Amino acid sequence: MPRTARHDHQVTLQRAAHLFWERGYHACSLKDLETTLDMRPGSIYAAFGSKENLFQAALTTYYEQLVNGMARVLQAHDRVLDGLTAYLRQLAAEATGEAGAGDAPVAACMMVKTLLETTADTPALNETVNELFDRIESDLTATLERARGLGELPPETDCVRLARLWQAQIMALRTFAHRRVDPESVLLLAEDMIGALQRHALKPRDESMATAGP
Amino acid sequence: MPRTARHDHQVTLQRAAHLFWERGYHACSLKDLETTLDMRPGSIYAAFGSKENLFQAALTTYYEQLVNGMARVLQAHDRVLDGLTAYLRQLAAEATGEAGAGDAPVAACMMVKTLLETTADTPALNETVNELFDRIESDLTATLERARGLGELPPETDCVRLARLWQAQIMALRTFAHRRVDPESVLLLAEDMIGALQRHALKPRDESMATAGP
DNA sequence: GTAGTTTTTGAGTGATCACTCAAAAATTGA
DNA sequence: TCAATTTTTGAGTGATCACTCAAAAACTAC
Repeated sequence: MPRTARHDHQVTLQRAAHLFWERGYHACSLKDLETTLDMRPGSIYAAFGSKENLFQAALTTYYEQLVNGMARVLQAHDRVLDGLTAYLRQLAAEATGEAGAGDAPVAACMMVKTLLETTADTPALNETVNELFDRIESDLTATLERARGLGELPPETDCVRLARLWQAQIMALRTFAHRRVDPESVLLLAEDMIGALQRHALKPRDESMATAGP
Repeated sequence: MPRTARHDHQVTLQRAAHLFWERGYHACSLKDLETTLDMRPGSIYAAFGSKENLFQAALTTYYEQLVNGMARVLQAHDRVLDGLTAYLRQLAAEATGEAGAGDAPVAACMMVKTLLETTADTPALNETVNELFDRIESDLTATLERARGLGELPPETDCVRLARLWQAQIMALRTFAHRRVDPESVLLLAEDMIGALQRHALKPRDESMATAGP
């Protein structure tokens, strides 16, 4: 009966995600999308409704790939902290290399870019990215709590705080790599982060808070 | 002889900087600027040449205020590391509070926002923000080297790497604070960063690099 | 083939974009 | 008061923005 669709929905979303990741929401026009997706405006709007909806779907696709990639690395290591350090090293390597496909690689995280770009003019996008960040934080917290249960972390470890600390390092590493810096410095920064966090995880004595004196 | 200018150049730049800081480059239209600056397009273009030039000047103004603010905190403390921890705590406090002026506060750094927003369509802005980041890195490195000379840091400390590590924490803290999170968690993250970095500065044994095993 | 259903097309919509420029307004030295 | 000089004005520029929709194309069941 019906005409078969010419484009695979998931492939289209991945292409859109990569373009939005590079350009950001505002600097990416529908003309750009038409070219990248090889679709005319009518098709795009029939499939996704609006540029904002398309971006939300693309961001969610990006998020899923991000989470899957992280889970893959974690599962490849016996201890959670080993997995996290390996993931940070992998991000550092990816952020500096992988320019093979012709177009420039994007070191920074699309979620962070979106978080910082969205303002009052795009409340739906802001809401979406905040939800996805919350999910990542919950997942990472649960992972660390599992590690604590297995004795990899001291029983008194605050896993929510540790999850945020790791998340902050990941965000910062990829943002730093977005600068025009030599690849070596990105790798070194990753190592320094790992060094600082490993000691932190082993010695979470942090009741120094609220007693900040000059 | 001439008609006196109605607007002070520096005040105009500060107003523009704050608007660009909130909205970003692409999401800030000239209509918005006309309203905020109380200037008509002709005046704006006579004074700054183009939207891109205005943004560059505004970003530089932001940078100068940032550097001055940081220097003020550092000078208020005897030891450099005390100054840096105080600065991180101050950023955490500012990012959560200070909503007094009616408009929403912007937790994230304008330089980071610009770094992540600029793409191939605005090479001049990308160049400018990269230069400013290089300057900050150099300044912070020099400050740490001075501290090392005074015996505050071990003689073998790599101050370039330590500067990048601190810079990464500052960026990450402010980016994290940009999320819809409760203020308490921002303060806690700052404390955890401080805890991790203090131990790191005291024990910079980092030849573990390149020997990453699972 | 043909009817039925869905997808794709692409010229066209009004709105808004960054930006221009000739004229008006404002200020000062004479 | 009046030139001289500079700033400000604001309607208007073409380009591009996200988006629409009636018609054409493409596919399947029969």
